[in-house]
Amino acid sequence: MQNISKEDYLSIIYKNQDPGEAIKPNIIAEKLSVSNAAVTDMLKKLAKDGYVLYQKYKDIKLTKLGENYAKNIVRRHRIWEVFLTQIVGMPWGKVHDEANRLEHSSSDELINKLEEMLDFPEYDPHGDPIPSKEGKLPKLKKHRPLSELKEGKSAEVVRVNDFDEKFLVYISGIGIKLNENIKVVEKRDFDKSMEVIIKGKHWNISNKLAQNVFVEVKTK
Amino acid sequence: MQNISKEDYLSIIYKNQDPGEAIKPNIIAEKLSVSNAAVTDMLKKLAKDGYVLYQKYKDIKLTKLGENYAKNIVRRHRIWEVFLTQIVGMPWGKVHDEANRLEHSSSDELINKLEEMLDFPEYDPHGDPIPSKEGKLPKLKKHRPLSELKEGKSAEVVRVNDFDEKFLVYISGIGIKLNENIKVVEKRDFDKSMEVIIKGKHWNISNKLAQNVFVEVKTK
DNA sequence: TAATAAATTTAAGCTTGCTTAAATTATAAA
DNA sequence: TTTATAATTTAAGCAAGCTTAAATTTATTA
Repeated sequence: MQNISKEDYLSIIYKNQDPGEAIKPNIIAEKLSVSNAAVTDMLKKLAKDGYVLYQKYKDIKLTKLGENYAKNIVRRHRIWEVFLTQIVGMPWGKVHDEANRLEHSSSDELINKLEEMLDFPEYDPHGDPIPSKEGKLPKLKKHRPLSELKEGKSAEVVRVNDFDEKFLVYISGIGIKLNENIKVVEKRDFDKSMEVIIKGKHWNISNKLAQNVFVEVKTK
Repeated sequence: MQNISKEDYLSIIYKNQDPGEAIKPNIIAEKLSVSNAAVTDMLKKLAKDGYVLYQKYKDIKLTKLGENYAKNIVRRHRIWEVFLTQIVGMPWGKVHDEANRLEHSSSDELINKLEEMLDFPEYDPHGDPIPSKEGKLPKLKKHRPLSELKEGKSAEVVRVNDFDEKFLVYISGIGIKLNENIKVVEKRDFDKSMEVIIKGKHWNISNKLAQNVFVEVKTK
């Protein structure tokens, strides 16, 4: 294929395909910062090349070919993220953009070597699963948004959305990271914000923030 | 800038600027596998952007801006090559292509971290000098093509051209690598081929090959 | 259900980096 | 120094991936 743009489209479609409902051109346009017209254009090309099933005004679906391709890009991205975090020591907020570029420029051979060097990680630094060489995904951890955690309960961070660099920098600033424990002290109805305790410190966090941090209640 | 093609042009111009004579559009076209017309086109754009000095039919020269930019791309390329060889353990013949892609996709920050991790290498795996963050080059080793070495003399490999993957695979197959000793046993006038000894084994090598391996006579 | 709003597609056009073919200029050979 | 050859540039055109504006379809809401 050899094409950064097409890879970006496939990867976005893959990452946003909810089991329930299909992704809208709308969303793709927004995530890629292009016009809706550009998305229509590209979808036709991807359909012609056999990567997506597309009929106008209908749901968009990846073909098996498209899904495999997309999964491999996601794999590359996430392995680079682990590498950049663990080996290079790059700050959390910066790995996403760097990986976004590197994912298009590395051979499978290099990715496989990096994976080995990292001892076959199953999740990236944000808790997202890394597809194996064969396209297998590690089993999903049960998780739900922190925003749904009840007052008085505590849970462990298992995944965070990496949709925005500033968000990542901010949450790591208040101590949110994978496997960290968070306790909800108080929830406020009027704006759905909440007070939480992280490493003994109290913080006020917005509902928007809490919706992008996913936790698992540990029962021991 | 954010542009793979432009970076390729600048890098080629930089690497081929002989102190004596200036690089010809001709050569650029050949190295990049594009038409001469494409080169003319791009030179105009690079001139407009302030990276090269260009007047038609005249010599091409990099401006200070262009040279700095080019040097940084070369730096990225060579640091990736060291990384791929030393850390990833990728075979000699493959690192060039991989680095050719990665050089356009990595931030200066990442390159600096890799450089540190590699303990500030001065030369890449082919013996080419790596510009420092500040654009300084390590001092050049005195070297000349193996093809000029006289019968009966021996010398150490200090650099090889990395113009072709198959060439690299071949020479590493017969044991040619940096710091390896080579002795010329016999030179043949009619085709300028020569017989050499590398690690005790005899090999016949062509003049073309010998022109692309550079050696330094060690006097001890 | 009809009216309005939102999403999607079409159409026309732009820039980039290329191509081939023809014209021009430089270089080498006789 | 003329002539032939090689290098370079110009011209016209193409595909990719965008854009904006207008047209069409779908979704929402009164």
